[in-house]
Amino acid sequence: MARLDTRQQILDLAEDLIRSKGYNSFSYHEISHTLGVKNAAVHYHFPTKEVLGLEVIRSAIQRFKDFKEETASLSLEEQLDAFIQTYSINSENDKVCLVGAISVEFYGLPENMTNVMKGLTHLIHDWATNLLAIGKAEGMFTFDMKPETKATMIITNLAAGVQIARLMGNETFSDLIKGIKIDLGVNQ
Amino acid sequence: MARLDTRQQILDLAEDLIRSKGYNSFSYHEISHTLGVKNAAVHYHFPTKEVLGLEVIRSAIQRFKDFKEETASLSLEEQLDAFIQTYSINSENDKVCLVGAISVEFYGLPENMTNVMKGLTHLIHDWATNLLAIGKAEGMFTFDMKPETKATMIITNLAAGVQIARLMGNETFSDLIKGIKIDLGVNQ
DNA sequence: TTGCAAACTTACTAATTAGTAAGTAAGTTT
DNA sequence: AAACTTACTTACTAATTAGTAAGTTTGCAA
Repeated sequence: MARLDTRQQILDLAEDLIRSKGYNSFSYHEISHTLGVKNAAVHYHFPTKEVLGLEVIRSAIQRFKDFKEETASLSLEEQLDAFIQTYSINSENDKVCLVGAISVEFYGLPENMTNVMKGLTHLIHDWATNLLAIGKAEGMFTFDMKPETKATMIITNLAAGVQIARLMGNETFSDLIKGIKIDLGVNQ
Repeated sequence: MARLDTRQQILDLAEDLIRSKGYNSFSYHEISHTLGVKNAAVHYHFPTKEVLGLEVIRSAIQRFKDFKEETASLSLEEQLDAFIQTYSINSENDKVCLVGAISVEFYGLPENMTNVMKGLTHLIHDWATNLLAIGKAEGMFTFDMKPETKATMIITNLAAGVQIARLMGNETFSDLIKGIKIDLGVNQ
């Protein structure tokens, strides 16, 4: 029974490791040793490290699509809060987001991985842009720029926010969230 | 004559590699091969990879101190522009900043490196906080939060801005700069 | 000119890396 | 019951990794 979800455990651990130390900082041995299986078992499920890396990104894409669907019926402010909260959880768990992890190692990664990652990044950015555009039109958010620019600003705040929290502490991140909301005019 | 600056060439290349692919994505062989020296020559100047990594960070600290001194006599807006420009150059050269590079690989790096990096991060953050505090007091910048919060916001915009530019293109970064200035009230 | 130190090269080593080929045990299908 | 598939293990390999010990060359100082 532990057997059947070995694949999923490998996938989850790989994502954890990518977002803790980076793709080139962990080995198949670390995964197999941690999960109590043999090195070849990891290769059985994911023949190459590139395949494993790709699957991590693909599952993150699916997760974001699920997030979109699950939050679609919420108010814009609740949607934004749900999005921000995923980063707060990252910050508490000392994990950076995939966008940051992949982009920093960009030129040390298989091109396939960076290409698939571009898809996820645009998916997130498009979603945020749309949210902000509607929110601005409805007078819910206030900002004096294109919604895509504001989307970039918020995403970069969050992505590097969890990174800098590793160097300056978690209060830096929670403080940052307040700043984002102030600039959007959604503070109360 | 090439001999005498081998140490500096190694240091410069190491920083380039850290900021292109990450610390754990390059080897002493890559450095020695690129510079046309032998592997042991790199070890002669930097006995261990940790020492090399530390020296890269220490030289970045010195560079930032120099930047502070050199720009101290400029106006606040010019100082801010000079700071932003270093990131624009990074973006054009497809290089992330050290803060981003080190923080993403955080748990895969020697503790010595991350500790020294905390120093650089606070140095930059303190400088930006001070700049924004004075600028706000003088009515040059407009924002409705603590200057340290605004400093975090701008630094995270820039740090992740160069990262996301790798995935979404350089226009994303130049667009972001406009957004930062709009929110500071320094657009014209 | 001898001595010495800086800046290397030559020639290694031990550990770690991703990856593979061949076997096996447990279930599932026919 | 036989054949087949899934999910592994055992036992490797070739390449790469950081790191070292023992030379060698070059310029400079005493």
